[in-house]
Amino acid sequence: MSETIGARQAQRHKTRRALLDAALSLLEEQSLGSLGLREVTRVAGVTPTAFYRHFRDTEELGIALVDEALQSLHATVRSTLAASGEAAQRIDTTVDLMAELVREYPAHIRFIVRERHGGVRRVREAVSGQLDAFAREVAERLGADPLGAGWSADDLLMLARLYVDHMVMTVSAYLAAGPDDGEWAAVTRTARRQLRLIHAGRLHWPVGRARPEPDAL
Amino acid sequence: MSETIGARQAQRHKTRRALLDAALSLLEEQSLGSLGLREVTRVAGVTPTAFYRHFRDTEELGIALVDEALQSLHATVRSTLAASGEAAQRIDTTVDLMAELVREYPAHIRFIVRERHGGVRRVREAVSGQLDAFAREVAERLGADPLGAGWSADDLLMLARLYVDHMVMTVSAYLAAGPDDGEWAAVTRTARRQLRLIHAGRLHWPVGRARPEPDAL
DNA sequence: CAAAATAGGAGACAGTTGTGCACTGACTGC
DNA sequence: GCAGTCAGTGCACAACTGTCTCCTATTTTG
Repeated sequence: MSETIGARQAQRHKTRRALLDAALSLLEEQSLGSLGLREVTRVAGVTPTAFYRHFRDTEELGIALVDEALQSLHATVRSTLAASGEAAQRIDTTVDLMAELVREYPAHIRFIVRERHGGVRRVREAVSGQLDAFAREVAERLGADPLGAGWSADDLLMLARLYVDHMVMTVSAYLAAGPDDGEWAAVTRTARRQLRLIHAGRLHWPVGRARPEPDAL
Repeated sequence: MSETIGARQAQRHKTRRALLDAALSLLEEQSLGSLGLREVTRVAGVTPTAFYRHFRDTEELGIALVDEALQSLHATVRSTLAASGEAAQRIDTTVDLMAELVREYPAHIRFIVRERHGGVRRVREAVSGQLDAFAREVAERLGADPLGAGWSADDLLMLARLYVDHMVMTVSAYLAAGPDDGEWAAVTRTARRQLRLIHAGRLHWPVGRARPEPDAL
């Protein structure tokens, strides 16, 4: 019924995936700049020339990986942030989500964290761009929250950036911790309390001014 | 009189510096993992063989760079953090210090930020280790502050980590901003306000204790 | 002042890299 | 059902890499 599949495109997509997966696994122990085209094809089980049918060079492959990683991540995080409830609960849920993401897509997340400040300009810019867009979205959501009433757009973005950066630091900490250790639990504890502290600051912002809050302390 | 430097050691030290500087300049546009031994010696103006007289491989050179970068940075930051005064003023001074560091040692700082999550394990661990030690020192200082009275050691470290991570994010933002732009000023503004917000949270910590939430779920 | 020490250089080695070219064989639209 | 498309192969090439062994020139030392 649907001609959308096509045995040809199926094969094409399959080797493309093989290339992406090969790169992803190799990138667990090196960075994109040192990733060789041949190296990738060797692991993927295809010849070097086949690589060119999909990507001009490893840089372009990297950009594809950025899109892939941040797209799925974006969707997941967005749906979770949309949940409402009490602040403390939302903080816990968010941190748990980070942990789950790291457990489920370690390679993707490691790649993003690594290449965010990595040596390949265009990939770095791609990551920064997506993270900026994400921060803007978070800012918008913060503005919709009753707590964000009266905040300037600038302040909202400032806070959103803090949250996003903290998110990256947290997933990075999870990655550094072995999955078995109690180190993992320590990361959770620290991340939660840091978010609670930031939240406390948020309740008393701007610093000098009194908040329209029924004496929250 | 003969205990002076010695012409031989002087020459040795000179080419060692040349190697480090060459690497540092090359690392502005790539990461350590892709840094070639020959590449470094070419820029340094020596032969590949001379490299071995100083470092076993580029990894070892990287570790030397970590020490060099974080040692001077550590000293500078420590002296500035030691200054006392009003909180708002100290925040401004700290952020100004970050800006100054980036302006003065851009290559060193870029290297640290990049290799913190980079592809070379031992270098990554070296950076993390130094940053952890730095965080512990900050925690100790926070504990000495009257504001830190009554905080658990765990909470102090949690806050110190937040500060150190924020510091790294800030210098990274400065690096990404062109030195001429008004972007630079924007980074300063954002960093200051983020620190003020964290400071506000610090004043109201711990959060939930003996404090009735308005409408718990 | 001669002999030992040593920072650095010359050249060569095998291995790897990215990329071009001609080719094959399966799929697909007409 | 046939001709064209195209994903993937095989092979070759020059360039580059890390590392080896010898060699040179200058400093140090007894």
